[in-house]
Amino acid sequence: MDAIFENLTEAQREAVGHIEGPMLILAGPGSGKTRVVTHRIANMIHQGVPPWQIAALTFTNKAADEMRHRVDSLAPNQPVWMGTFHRFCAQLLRRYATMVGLAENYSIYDTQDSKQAMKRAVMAAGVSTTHASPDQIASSISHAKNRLMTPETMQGQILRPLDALAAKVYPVYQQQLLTANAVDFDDLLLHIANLLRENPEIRSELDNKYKYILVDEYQDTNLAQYAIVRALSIDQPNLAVTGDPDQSIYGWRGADLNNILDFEKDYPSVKTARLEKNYRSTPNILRAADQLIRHNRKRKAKDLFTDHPEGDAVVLRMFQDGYQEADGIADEIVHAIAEEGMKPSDFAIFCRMNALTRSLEHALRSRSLPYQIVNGVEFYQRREIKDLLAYLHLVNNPNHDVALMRVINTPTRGIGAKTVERIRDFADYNGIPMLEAARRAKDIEGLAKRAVTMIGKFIKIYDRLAIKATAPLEDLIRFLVEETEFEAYLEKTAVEQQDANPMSNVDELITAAVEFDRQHPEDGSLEAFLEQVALVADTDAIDGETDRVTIMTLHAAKGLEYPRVYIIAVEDDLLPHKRSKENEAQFEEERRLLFVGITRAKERLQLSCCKRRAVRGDTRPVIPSPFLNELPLDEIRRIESTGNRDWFDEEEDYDQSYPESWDLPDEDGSPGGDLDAVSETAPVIAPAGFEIDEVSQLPAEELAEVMKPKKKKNIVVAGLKTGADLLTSGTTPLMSYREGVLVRHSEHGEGTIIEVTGRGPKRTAKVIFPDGEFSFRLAFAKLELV
DNA sequence: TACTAGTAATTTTTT
DNA sequence: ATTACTAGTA
Repeated sequence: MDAIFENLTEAQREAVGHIEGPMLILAGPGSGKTRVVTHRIANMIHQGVPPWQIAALTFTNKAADEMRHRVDSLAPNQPVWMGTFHRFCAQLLRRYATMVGLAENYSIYDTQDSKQAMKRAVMAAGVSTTHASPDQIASSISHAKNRLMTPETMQGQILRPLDALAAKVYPVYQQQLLTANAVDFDDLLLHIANLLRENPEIRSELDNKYKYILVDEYQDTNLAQYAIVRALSIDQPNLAVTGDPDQSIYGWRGADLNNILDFEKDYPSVKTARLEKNYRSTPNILRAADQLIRHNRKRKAKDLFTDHPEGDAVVLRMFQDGYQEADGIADEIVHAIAEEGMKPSDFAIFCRMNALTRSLEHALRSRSLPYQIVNGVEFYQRREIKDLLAYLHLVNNPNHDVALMRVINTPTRGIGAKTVERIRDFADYNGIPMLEAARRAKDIEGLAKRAVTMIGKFIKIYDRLAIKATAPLEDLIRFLVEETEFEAYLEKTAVEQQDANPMSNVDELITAAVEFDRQHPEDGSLEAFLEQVALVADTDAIDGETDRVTIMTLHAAKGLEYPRVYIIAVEDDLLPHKRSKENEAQFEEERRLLFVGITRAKERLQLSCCKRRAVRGDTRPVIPSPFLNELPLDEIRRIESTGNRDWFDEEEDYDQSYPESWDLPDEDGSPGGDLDAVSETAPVIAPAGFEIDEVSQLPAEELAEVMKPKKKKNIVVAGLKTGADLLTSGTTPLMSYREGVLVRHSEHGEGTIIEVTGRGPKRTAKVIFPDGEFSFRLAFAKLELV
């Protein structure tokens, strides 16, 4: 009991002690919010609140797991419901599926699935895609769903042209989902919100079941989530929400900042706790965050303060290009590990887009730094995994048309596009699922005899699988692999992709399934497993245990903290993103995004930008982010890197097609003077206020030696490419490629370099192989030294 | 029908 | 640069 209130500030104690009635916890970054929330739950239980009456809703499984873990240490094994909004709704929907026209074994379409479904719906609705792509229509419908609009209400509105088109597709799409006994992500929320609105008895029953509701990251809730929470807090208005308006970064997904800004209006009796003291960052970092976020107009003023000692100045660094940026950061990390006793997991690198992680990956890998990319090629997105999962989906829900289309000819069994199309039309015409249509192949007009036979073969396989639906997951999957001769199929396709062991992912899926079976011995395993798979996010795979540098998007970074943080590509049109400039709300959200990134840092922070950056193949000049002007530049250490990279060593002149200088922000925010040209021979002159990069450019190989992992164990985490995994395929410094050097290419075999031209990312080698002469961009080509 | 090669489109962020 | 889709060929 004492432990619960120990070491808390007055504001924290107040929040922890609160039990009945609505409460708003405004928690700035690093203010110990999770601590407050978990202690509060523990306190409630101590005070006699039955744990099963408490539900804590989060946005990510990761946040829920963390919460569960910490509550467990205070009050072990309490049946408090903790999980994401989507999971909460998915479980309710299992129970009430029939109320919304679904069966309880309904499937959850992931983004790819719903995209497929959307294309089909667009076609069926007879809407032309010349003015709006299926993607745009999908996002319009998604937005409508987030705002609780049904097909009927959407059609009743005056709309932009795009939305008007979407409104035509919406009912068709929704009907197809219903026929397929499926929902998309938005539907999980929408169905439950509608259910609660239309069925007062159910609403009241659930309201009383979940007497105490807690919502994390309330600033990210959309209207559907708002409605759900609201509906469950009428008879029992014990709703506690935590959040920080300054960290709202999901507006594009329909999050409505007003939900938190107006909370006090919605619940007049609310008790508000403000957690402003920061326990995470140095004053230097906080001042940067504070100065930046002050520029937002739509916000509640808030002070950020801390007891921590000053620490190091925030660094703003300018690189020549993205490759140098990646190398510079990687070198610095290597250096800090070798010299300052840091470890890889102390570092995180954030970026605006996933596409920016590529050069980082390369840089870290070539220094043997272990790393994880939160997002990369997600495990469950891999083709072979999606194939197998599609079979499982179809076993679980024979109406799952998207899954059927995926597997009916995978592995190829002579059922081509035309045949599938005929089945689909037949299904659409009769309003039946495609599997049903396939069973009636004989009735389908225009189907060749051969096709009918092939379909029959597929149906036979399917039926054999379906019998095993209730078998343990492992048996089911193994049977599936066998029955479909999946291994042979994989081997065939793997050859051209030179995938060493194509079955390894399949084995991992089986491992995951076994693990799931073990943890969930009682529930109908297949359905629950598929639900779990559908609702895991990339961020859930973040691995805090193993010692690795973490690379992720700014969005994924929320809620995390690291001693040293790098934010790359703080550049105009990227952060703020080009597409955010249409309106001020979006622009301010970009600012909040940077705010979130900055406030993740505990000790040190570096923001960086480049003079030019490779986008989609070619390199273009870049303007630094206007947000940089909003930082306290007088106390920030500005460094310009000289471009002293290995590939510049050999070439004296720099590619003159790029501007050699640009305007830097001056300390007063006015445009500054030009930078002097950077070249190998001329001394580098730093612009006013910039130091020349003094970080040593130790030879990478030397550092790599220091960095060699002590014990090299190959930890495989689902969905993650780790540095360790990739060590074996280590890369070669570009300068090793010279004229006369022998190389090996996966397709052409061995060859000799006859010419090397260009520099930097454009450095190109001409190689003569037995089968002819080819040119490769060294930064990208897979050329091994012989 | 399966496979290949070539072209078009594409990237912001995620449950 | 990578991916997704299309058209042409075996």
